[in-house]
Amino acid sequence: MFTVGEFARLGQVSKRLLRYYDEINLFRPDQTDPATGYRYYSAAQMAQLNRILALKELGLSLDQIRRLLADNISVDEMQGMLLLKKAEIERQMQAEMQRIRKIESRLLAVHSAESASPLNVVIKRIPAQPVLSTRTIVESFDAGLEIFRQIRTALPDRSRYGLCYCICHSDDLAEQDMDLELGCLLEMPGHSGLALRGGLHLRLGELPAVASMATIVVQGALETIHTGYAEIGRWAENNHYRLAGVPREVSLQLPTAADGRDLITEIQFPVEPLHRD
Amino acid sequence: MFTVGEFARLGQVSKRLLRYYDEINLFRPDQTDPATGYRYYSAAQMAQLNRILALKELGLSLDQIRRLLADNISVDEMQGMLLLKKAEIERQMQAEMQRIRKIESRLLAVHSAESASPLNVVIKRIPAQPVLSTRTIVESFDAGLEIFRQIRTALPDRSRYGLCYCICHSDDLAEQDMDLELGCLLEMPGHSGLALRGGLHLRLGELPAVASMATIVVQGALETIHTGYAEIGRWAENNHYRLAGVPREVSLQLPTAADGRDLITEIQFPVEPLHRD
DNA sequence: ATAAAGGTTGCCGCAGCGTGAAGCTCAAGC
DNA sequence: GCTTGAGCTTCACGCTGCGGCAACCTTTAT
Repeated sequence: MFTVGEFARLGQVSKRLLRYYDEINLFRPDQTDPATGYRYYSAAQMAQLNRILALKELGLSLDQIRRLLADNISVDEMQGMLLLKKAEIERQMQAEMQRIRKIESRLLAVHSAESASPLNVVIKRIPAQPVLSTRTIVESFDAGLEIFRQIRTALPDRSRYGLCYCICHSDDLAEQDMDLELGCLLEMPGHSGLALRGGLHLRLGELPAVASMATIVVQGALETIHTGYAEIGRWAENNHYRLAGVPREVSLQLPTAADGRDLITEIQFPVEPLHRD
Repeated sequence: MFTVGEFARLGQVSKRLLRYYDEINLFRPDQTDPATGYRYYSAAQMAQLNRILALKELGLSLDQIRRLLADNISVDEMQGMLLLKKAEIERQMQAEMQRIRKIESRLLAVHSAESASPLNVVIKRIPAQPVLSTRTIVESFDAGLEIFRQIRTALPDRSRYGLCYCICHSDDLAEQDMDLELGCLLEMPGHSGLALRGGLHLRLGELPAVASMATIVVQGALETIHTGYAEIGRWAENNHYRLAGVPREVSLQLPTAADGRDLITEIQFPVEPLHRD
């Protein structure tokens, strides 16, 4: 028989840990003096302790170990738990690989002067969203902004009408005569169409939900928005995603300056992981 | 300007998180009403928040992110932190690979009926250890046990003299006329040699420290001890270790039965990782 | 005017795995 | 018989990153 101290020395654990394991009912001393509470461990228990330590090394939680030790456990159950744990570690390694990729991608980006104005892609899940919108062909970017202003003027109520958004339905590179869907998000239901001055008509519609949307926030007008798209493209490539759908631009802040310098836009691009498991 | 609730919705984080980040000085609202404490976030801050979220995805702690955002940070420092983090993740992945290997090794072992009497290898760091020992050639295993008993009889003081140990200096497979070093660990210093009955003499010595010792506890006499060695060998192979030194046997419990059935021995085998990094 | 949202601070909890300290009792060697 | 080291119990805390709730205050819409 060994006392806690001796047993702890031999087993290379702390006394505290032995008491703790006793307390949580994981590993109890062979005998406990009922009068003094002294714990006495048998030599044979060293094998048991080592078993616990070995299982802990596998990454099992003390709770799982307790169940494994319950000795009414079958070989199959044991195997099941191990396989489960293995799968879990493998998942975790996948996630870590992702992180490594992201870090590497960022290490590349650090050099390309981006540290001044860092663009950061974040994945979001976007729910379906009722909107009020119109679709029209505009000749320039500024004409689009002008329509945003009209919408805002017609719908000043912030509690009912949310942010303005824009979807470009024409091929992306055309900078003239773009086919745009312009509108604003609806915060509250129960609204129908509305005519704007200038012959445009806002119709009730719904933006579909997107499970995984790569988003980025850019500050500035046309030029910067393009770099935002480029950044999302780079990001997707580096992180093994695929662009999968029609991007949206949500305007967080409409410009006050004429040149749109203080426009703040969130670009949203649906993506999918390349190797889904 | 957005209130916490709006900003939280747009950024897909909880209000609680925004308040928390404010509290820990990581991300503060653009303005705070001094009278009411209301937080107001600007649209431009969404980019900042996204940056924080992106860095969090990399696995950086909020503390590290705060330092990265301190904006007196240079590109080099940024790169340094990222490389550091990457190295850390890689270390972690190494560890997880090890765990996977251990689990796989155990999955193999589960089937070979070991679940009844599981042998569990644990790595320990063993410090240098003063001993009192004798070296002699014995004709059988039992003769060795008999010497243990003599030693114990000569040194009954548990507080000064610790466990008995044995090191086999002859080639391992010889079961007859083994060249054994037999002795007991010294718990307290200040002791010199001692003669035993039977012409043996205990000399003061020291077992060297071993940085990484694979240990296993076996219960039983010669036969079981051999399976213990076999198990350590298997374990080393499965876990990419190499046997590296002279093994010791430390007797946790000397037998009372004649056949040594209740002998409990800890086998200690120095090992080294095969691919050290 | 009033009620419903939505804001604020502050404190507790949790999850996992223990470590540390205070205050008391016990065993053992002289 | 006394000291001393070792055991005992119990309470606390630490780490991270928030979540949740209570109690109270503002703003906004009706």
